[in-house]
Amino acid sequence: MTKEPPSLTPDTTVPTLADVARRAGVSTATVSRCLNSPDQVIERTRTRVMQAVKDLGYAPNFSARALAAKHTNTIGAVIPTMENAIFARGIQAFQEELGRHGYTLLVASSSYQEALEEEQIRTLAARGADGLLLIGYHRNAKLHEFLRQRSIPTLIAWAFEKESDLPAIGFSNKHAMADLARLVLEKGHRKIGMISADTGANDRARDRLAGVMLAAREAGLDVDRIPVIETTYEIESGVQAFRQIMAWTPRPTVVFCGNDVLAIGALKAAKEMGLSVPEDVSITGFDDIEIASLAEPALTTIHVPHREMGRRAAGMLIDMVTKNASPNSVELQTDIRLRRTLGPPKT
Amino acid sequence: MTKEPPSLTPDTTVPTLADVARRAGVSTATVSRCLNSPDQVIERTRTRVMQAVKDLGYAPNFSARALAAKHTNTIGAVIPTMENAIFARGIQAFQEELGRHGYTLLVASSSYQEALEEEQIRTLAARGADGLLLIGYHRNAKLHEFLRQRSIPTLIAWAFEKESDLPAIGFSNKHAMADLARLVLEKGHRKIGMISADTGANDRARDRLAGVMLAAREAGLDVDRIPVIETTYEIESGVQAFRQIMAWTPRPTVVFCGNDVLAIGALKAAKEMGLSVPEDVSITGFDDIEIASLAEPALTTIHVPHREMGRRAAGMLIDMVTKNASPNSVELQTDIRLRRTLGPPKT
DNA sequence: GGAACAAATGTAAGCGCTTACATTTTTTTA
DNA sequence: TAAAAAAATGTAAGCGCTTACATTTGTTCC
Repeated sequence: MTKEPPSLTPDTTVPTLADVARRAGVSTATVSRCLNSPDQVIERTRTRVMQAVKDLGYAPNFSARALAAKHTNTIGAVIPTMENAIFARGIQAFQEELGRHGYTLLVASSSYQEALEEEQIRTLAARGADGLLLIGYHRNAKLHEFLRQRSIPTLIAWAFEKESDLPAIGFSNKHAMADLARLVLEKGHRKIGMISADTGANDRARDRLAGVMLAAREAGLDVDRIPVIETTYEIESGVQAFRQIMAWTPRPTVVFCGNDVLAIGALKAAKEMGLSVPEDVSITGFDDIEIASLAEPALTTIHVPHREMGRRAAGMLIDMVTKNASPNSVELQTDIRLRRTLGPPKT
Repeated sequence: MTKEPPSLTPDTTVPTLADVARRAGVSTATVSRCLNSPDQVIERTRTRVMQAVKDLGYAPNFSARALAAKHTNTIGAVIPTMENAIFARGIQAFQEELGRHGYTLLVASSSYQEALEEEQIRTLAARGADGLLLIGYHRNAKLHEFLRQRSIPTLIAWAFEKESDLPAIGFSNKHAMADLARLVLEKGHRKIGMISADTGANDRARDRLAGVMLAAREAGLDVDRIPVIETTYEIESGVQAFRQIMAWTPRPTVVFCGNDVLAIGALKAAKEMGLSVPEDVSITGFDDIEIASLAEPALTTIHVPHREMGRRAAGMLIDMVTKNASPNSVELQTDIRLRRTLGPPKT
């Protein structure tokens, strides 16, 4: 017990609706109306109330409002990570569009862990999110049951599966990757490898891998002999994985990467190993994040309209929440960005 | 009016505390205790209650809890943008540490707009944030008054000013930049330029600029003739600004950039202009984001321990919230990362 | 001018939880 | 074994808002 730290105790108390009502000489109902549907109250009293609000520095208590009104004007989103530019960008657009419609966004990130994601979803639900944005399909079935019971509209983004009837906005990771792989194989590559994220709990990663395998099978390759390394979405992981995969026999002439972050790592490793890209080995990514075109050599990758996806997701979700209707899923188009890291194999 | 969309109406109703209590044959108080301080209730009834919770799929209503308990175990943070890796990274660490202590993070981003930031702060306060993390010092004074009235402990991050008595964790943007500038000037540069973010509402940007000017003055340069271009923190802005600044007479032999994003843009522009770096012009950044070392040539910049800052910020804020005490501000050390974009001026 | 209606405001009942205080049950102590 | 103390549980009063319904005030129209 030495010297006390300075106390942070308040000078004043926090004003409530009732305080405002008292000061303005009206009932709490009127104050509430002034705040929520101003046109229901006559101008004269409205200005008086607003003045009281201002004088007191009143700000409505969100929890109390949520409890009474049973909605929050809040949308929740659970993303795998904030550290990948694609989510950061998509979510930013999502938030901007939500804001335009008077909704607030609550973001949580799950670090690609299924259990954590589930917990975050429950937290967001408990916090009264009116709707939810989730990434991909892979998820415990009873979670969707939980959300249905609470009638929380949920939209899936960054993925699209024709067969599913869950509302979604995204693209087919499999088709996109297969298209790219076909193009690569047409260039004559026969020894291929893939660096993927963990496919266990990540359907996007799984689909991208499946896309490569699909194209490989079409091209008559023995898919069982294709080296696949699963790792985390970090540059350094890409470095390690690339080293490993290049030690394979036969050595790949092209390495597909599950996303651009991994591809950047692979590129870095190639340089360190003294390999020239694409002469010695071609490298491809996925996402088309900003560094992709800045890399040296620039990265061949698949462009995904992240911003558009975020923006439109917001619109869809607001519709679901307000109209209580299930929208048509939308499939977005991706396209291949052919850049310098892809070339024909050495002969 | 064509076909109705499928309705999303719930099959069931959402269980409440009272439902659980009824099913377990106890009072609501006991259920509440089971959830919040389990050791206050005897094992036998606790298991019974927990079973009821499980059977019903009960999840506590956050708003109701917040309203009754007057705290939320929630920390709010307002950052300028999610799209800059430094905040994404720092905030991720912040969140992880908060999570470890049972706190939830609410993030909002202000797009570097003062008015928006203020609004976000009020929103977070209304949502019952127990504490707040804010970036930098620049802020309407009455906002701090507002937070004090509501006794919401607030920590400032990414900046540190000795003179201020607001709790903060960060570093001196001015000193860090001045150190770098001194080093640059020692190499013989006399024609310098700076690409900065808008200094109007951004004290970090202002301090970084001040750092360059300080060192320049020490070196006897005429600071009024140093070209400074203010722009937004985007790669493309860096490109434009670099072109502009290189048209200055006399043409700079070194361009200081307010952060790495701008520097990457400058580097790109230099390449496009056929200038070689650092032979024709040196370029420096600030932050040491991941691409800085990946760029070609690698970027000389100032390394900031973003992760550490985020982690420690969480600890400090939790202390402030729980112990209701004002902590000592902490100044973190930055250090210069000398890489290839910096060289002596051409003679 | 007053009936008929519309607009503005007030009254008060919750929303689902926590917690101070009261009561009951169990354990300890002499 | 009974009184005292401690532990477990129950009772009920809010927390700060919204909103259905009731009441008052204002407007319209013949």
